[in-house]
Amino acid sequence: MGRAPCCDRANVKRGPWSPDEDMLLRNYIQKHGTGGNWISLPSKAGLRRCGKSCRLRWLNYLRPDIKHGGYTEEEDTIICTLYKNIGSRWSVIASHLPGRTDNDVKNYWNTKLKKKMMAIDNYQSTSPSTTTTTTTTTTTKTTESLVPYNLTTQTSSEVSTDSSSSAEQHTENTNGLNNGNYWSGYNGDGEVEAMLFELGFFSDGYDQTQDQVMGDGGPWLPTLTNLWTFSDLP
DNA sequence: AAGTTGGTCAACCGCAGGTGC
DNA sequence: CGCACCTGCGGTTGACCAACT
Repeated sequence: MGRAPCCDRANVKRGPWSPDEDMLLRNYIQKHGTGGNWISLPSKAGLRRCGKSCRLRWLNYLRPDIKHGGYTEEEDTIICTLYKNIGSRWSVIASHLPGRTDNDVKNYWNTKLKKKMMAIDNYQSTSPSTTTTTTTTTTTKTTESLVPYNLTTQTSSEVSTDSSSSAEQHTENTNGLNNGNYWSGYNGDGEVEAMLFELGFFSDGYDQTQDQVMGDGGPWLPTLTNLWTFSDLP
């Protein structure tokens, strides 16, 4: 016997949400919150929807702080960097992009960024001048291996050169975007932030002892200081 | 103008993990 | 400990629209 469905599919509405349904859900949550129970929320809010559907609609669309579209190059870079290092953990990636949802990031990756990354990979594999790797030091961060030219980046000496234990695992090709294994040990949110710090994402610092970004305390948006940009592609 | 193709994105599905009893 | 319930997550689907033929 299979798992019981979360709701009676015959008696719930499916498909696109109407403005009226949006209003009902928004009004209810603004007045009462979710109450920690999505299953009972639809009936309380006067909606003929599955609780999961309500949750999804709220989280991905109705929440007041949601941003849609208009991804910045910084956000592109963060997404690609994290994807390369932690894979398709969209909720983790989205948690580092204020106002973005996992669904939004996932869609954006699948429809746009994935193609850009493939274009980069293709260009790198066909361009003999782009095979350079870092050989002078095992801890220097560089973008040489990723972006063939016109880098909008700091020199390798300007970026993080600390000798954390993780950094010692470097052998070559230390750019996070192009190293599928190096950061594999970084899994938790704090570790992701540490990873981004290592890659030079923070202009104002990351306190590894406190496991937090040094800043104003709000949702952080890292300032890119040493990363390539897609506009540099041919 | 009509049909086809491809891109985008909201929404659904099923599973895994957490929690309370 | 085992079970049931609930939430959260990632993968996938399908409707819609614009560009193209």
